[in-house]
Amino acid sequence: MATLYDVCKKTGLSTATVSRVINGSGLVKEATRERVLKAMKELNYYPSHAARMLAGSKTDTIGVILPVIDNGYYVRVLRGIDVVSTRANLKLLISFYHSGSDLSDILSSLSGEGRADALILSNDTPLQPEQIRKLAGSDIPIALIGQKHEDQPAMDSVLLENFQGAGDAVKHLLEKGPKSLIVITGPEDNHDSQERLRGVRQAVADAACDVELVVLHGDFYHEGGRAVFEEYVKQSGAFPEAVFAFNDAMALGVLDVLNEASVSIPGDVQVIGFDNNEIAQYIGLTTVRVPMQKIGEEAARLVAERIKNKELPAESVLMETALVARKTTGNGASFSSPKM
Amino acid sequence: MATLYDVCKKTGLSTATVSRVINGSGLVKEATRERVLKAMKELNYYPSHAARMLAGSKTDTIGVILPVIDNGYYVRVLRGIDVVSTRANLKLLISFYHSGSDLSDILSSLSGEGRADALILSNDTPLQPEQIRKLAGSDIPIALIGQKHEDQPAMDSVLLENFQGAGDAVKHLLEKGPKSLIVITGPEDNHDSQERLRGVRQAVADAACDVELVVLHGDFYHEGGRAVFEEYVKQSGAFPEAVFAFNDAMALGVLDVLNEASVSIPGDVQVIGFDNNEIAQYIGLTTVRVPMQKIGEEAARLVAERIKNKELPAESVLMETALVARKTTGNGASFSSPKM
DNA sequence: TTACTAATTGTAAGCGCTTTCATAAAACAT
DNA sequence: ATGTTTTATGAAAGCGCTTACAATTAGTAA
Repeated sequence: MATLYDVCKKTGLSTATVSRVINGSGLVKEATRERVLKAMKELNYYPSHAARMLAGSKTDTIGVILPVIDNGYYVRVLRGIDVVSTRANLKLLISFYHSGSDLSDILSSLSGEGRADALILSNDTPLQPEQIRKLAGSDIPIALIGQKHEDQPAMDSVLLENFQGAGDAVKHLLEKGPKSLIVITGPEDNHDSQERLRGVRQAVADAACDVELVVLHGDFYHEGGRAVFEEYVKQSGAFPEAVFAFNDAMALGVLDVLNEASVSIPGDVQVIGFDNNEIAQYIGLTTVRVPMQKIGEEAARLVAERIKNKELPAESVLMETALVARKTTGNGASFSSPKM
Repeated sequence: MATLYDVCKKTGLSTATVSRVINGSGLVKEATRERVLKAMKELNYYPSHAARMLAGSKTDTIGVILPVIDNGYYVRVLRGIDVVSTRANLKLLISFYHSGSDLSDILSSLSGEGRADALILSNDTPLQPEQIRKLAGSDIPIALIGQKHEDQPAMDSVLLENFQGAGDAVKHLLEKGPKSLIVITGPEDNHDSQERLRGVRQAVADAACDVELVVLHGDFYHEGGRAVFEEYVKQSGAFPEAVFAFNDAMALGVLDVLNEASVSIPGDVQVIGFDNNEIAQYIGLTTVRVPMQKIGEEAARLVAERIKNKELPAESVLMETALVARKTTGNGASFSSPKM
């Protein structure tokens, strides 16, 4: 491997000058610059990332922590992060987190060992107070996705208009004047889920009608949604007239149950999900669209900016949601189950 | 940030000894080891990754290049890579590649700048001969997924049993004795697609029946599959009796056309895809299962092993596929379109 | 006790860059 | 022509580790 010294030798210049052209820090005569560039190409020289990191104390990489969830959601978020960070010449160091793994480990190798200049923590990567304290010490910019963090240290965050989106969904459902409305939430500690529930309650209150609102606790998984809904139906002995699952996966579980019982959708029961994932689009599930890629882009933008200027005040970006009315609430052609 | 020197000062030991306990290279008295560990904890010390990289010339990270495709496929592959690399204490530096981006750039920053100890190149990241030459120079282990590379430098590869899988699909289709069979391929230069086509031809020949085989050229995308099939139907003025699309996305496109024409599936037309993606599972599309996570695991295993021992001969792993018979070929409940 | 081997620990030379400060050359003004 | 800026380059000190190799200490057999 050619080193900077080889380039110096070849050009007869000092390390300082060669370093300057590598970093494009101006202050170099154009002719010299070209001479160096030529030598670099001829030697097939690439600056050692390790050395630059050590000497320059910056890594040009941003650490991303994603939950281990195989659906398309986080790929899209990741893609958004990628778009913006590629543009900013930042590489992505990615770690997956699941409840069995140790977030502290991940955090210390990313920030403690100085592998990254900034961090993006996605939903479902629960920060413990102690970890936050450590992170604060390392003072590396952090952007949170779908999580809030009000105390010090200041962290940027990208949030969803959950309240609004859930409210829209409920309003849409109530248009047909159902007697009963079931919502299936995500995990209790999930911020998105909490906000959606607030939105639901508010919308129901605002509607000033007398729907019966039942809150079922789900887990954001297909099977979980199915199970909790099935259980409810068994207990109550009847189907509700409207169901709002806090994500599409669970809504799909609800549809399973409904289809197996040959209930007409949306004739007897309306169903709405949240996310607008691939299957929802495919089968015509009414849902609330979440701008996944944009979320990633915003998160990357936030940290990229903060890397340049750490003094910026923490920013919180709210991403818009939008109701997508489809067949399961009577829009478009009628729904017919893909599973029989 | 505490440095190794701080730990030395605190313990009164030399950098060599402290370094030894950090690296667990034995040769340190147990009491000393504990003393150092304690000091590290108290100082909240983490070894600088940059310094270790520079001094030790290893990065403990593996570079992964994935195509920009938002479906669940590559997340699963990535997940597999993650599982194995986490176990081997390797971090993942991920780059996305799409036809507009410059692979050379990605490769040089990953291998040329020495950011990674090894590389995993996924499908659809077409290596040009010149790039390969450069990579050879850097002699960093490389594993290819879904690509073959026979010449020097030796590269590991993880391949699919495309031939077998496609053959199985065709055999399954021919059981009902269709008069005509249409296959919709992927891009012409795609290795998987080429192999699947070989498998198809072989299976048709083996069957020794007189199906008419028509090969349509697709692109692995839903819309592309739909378009090419629609065009064919228009031209020929009739529906074939069996369709084998080389991935699920295109098969879904075919189903769209069929459903819009209210053709009975599988009564009039049987359809098979390839991949076994989420939607295929959901709607009951017969398909060929691809062990995506396992593919990632194997790729990571290969490079992890080669990092330890560069002398190992290049290895080529063949991953098994398996036919999953579902409704679109008459298994399970009859198929009914999710879109009307 | 003495000589010798094994187990620990220390010394110091880098790894390949960035960057501050000093110096030299060129450009300009007087 | 001389002093003053401005511009271009160089010298050298680290950045925080790893790792030969040297030195010391402990352990053992004679």
